[in-house]
Amino acid sequence: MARRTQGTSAGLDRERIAAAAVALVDRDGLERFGVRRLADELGVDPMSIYHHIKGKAALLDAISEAVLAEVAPAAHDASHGWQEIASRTAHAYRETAYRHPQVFPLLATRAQTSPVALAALERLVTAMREAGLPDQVVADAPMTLFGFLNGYLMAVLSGGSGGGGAMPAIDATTYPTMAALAPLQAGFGSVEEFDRILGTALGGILDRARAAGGGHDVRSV
Amino acid sequence: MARRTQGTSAGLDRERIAAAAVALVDRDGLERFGVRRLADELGVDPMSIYHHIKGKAALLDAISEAVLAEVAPAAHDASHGWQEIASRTAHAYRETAYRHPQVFPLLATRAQTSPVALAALERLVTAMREAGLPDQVVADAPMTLFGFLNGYLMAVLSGGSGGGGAMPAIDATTYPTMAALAPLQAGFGSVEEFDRILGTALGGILDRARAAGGGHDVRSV
DNA sequence: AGACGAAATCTACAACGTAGGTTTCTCGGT
DNA sequence: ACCGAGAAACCTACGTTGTAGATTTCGTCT
Repeated sequence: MARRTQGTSAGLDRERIAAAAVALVDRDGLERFGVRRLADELGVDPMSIYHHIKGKAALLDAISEAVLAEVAPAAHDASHGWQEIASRTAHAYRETAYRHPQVFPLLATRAQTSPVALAALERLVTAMREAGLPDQVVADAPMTLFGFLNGYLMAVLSGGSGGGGAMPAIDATTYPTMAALAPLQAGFGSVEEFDRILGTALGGILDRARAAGGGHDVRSV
Repeated sequence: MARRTQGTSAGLDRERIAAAAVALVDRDGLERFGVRRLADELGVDPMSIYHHIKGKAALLDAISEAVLAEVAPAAHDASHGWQEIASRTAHAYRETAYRHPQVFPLLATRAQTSPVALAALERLVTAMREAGLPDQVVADAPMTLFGFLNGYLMAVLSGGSGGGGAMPAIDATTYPTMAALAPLQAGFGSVEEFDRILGTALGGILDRARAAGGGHDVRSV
């Protein structure tokens, strides 16, 4: 119905396609996503898309790139310490993930080499180095931080888009300790939980830096 | 050719199917995996599989369950401290992941509720609690640890099954710090790297326990 | 022998990704 | 005002996928 009469330039370009693809995945999920459905959404023939994007794999790349670009860059302001930068970046990442839960698996799965991602990492490691952290600790930091972020967010977001917790009622007699701890896991997916775990990760980095006997100003914010 | 003549009981059951599925994914990858190919492999009609497993989703569940069962249970011996248990479990998990790199995305994506997984967690949290760590720290530990494990292993294993590093040559002029640190990321995917990052995570947990002023014996192995 | 439930199979369909060829629009040079 | 070139959109077609539904065959018990 909305399909263009043949030949008229429908104003298709990579950006418009990516935006529509993100919207479609947000709505119907990754499983249901496909070239044909996307074409329908755009009111366009499936094959038209191939003139701008090479194939489905490239389409998925475009989606994750577009979503990643939404991550608010953590204050370019260099006056913040590395922990501040790391925390801001992590929270921005989390918020974007929550905004596009269905897309997130793509982010966690694909190696991110886009300029935005690299620029963010560069800012972080630079700040860490200036704070005097040992080089090896700084070199490991991106993997440590984003490994944790991706794994944690994946776990949290896999629990259905609805709202029900993902914990499937633990049997108290066979797993007594876990059952006893269950109440403390009430805020599953909450910012508070995120902050606690993020704090643990950053604390671990700081701790390792101290142990390795880094530069001058290892302690403090 | 290997196809059974119709009707003979081919001795199909959930276990045999899962084993063949794992082998198939190991060989051809997740993308190429499908019900029909699996049926071919088993010398069986595609529809036969549906008599033992409800659909493709359930098939993927069976795969990840089978692989997870391979994880060597960390010494049931209760004489070890929680850090020992955590470390052993993490290494066993890593080894299984490396044995089935193509399957791993399934493990990281799906919420694990199988008895083996829960039993392992129960052992860990029990040991942590006995060591006197604060309840909230213990409650967060599984997410912290497995979040990190899944995220890190996902990143490492996504770099093609071959052996080439995943780092795509960083431009030294636009990202000077990262370029300077590149040599220190040489052993990408190595046990040493894994140990460093695992140590950071465990250190973070210990640190947080100390800060929260836990029970009696917070310090030490 | 005959009946019954479980297991394996056959048939069929809608949806998918995309290669190859054809039509139509846009636009600069004359 | 015309034309030719190149890009953008489209149509057709093929092989493959997941799986619903009906059908056949087997092993087992009476």
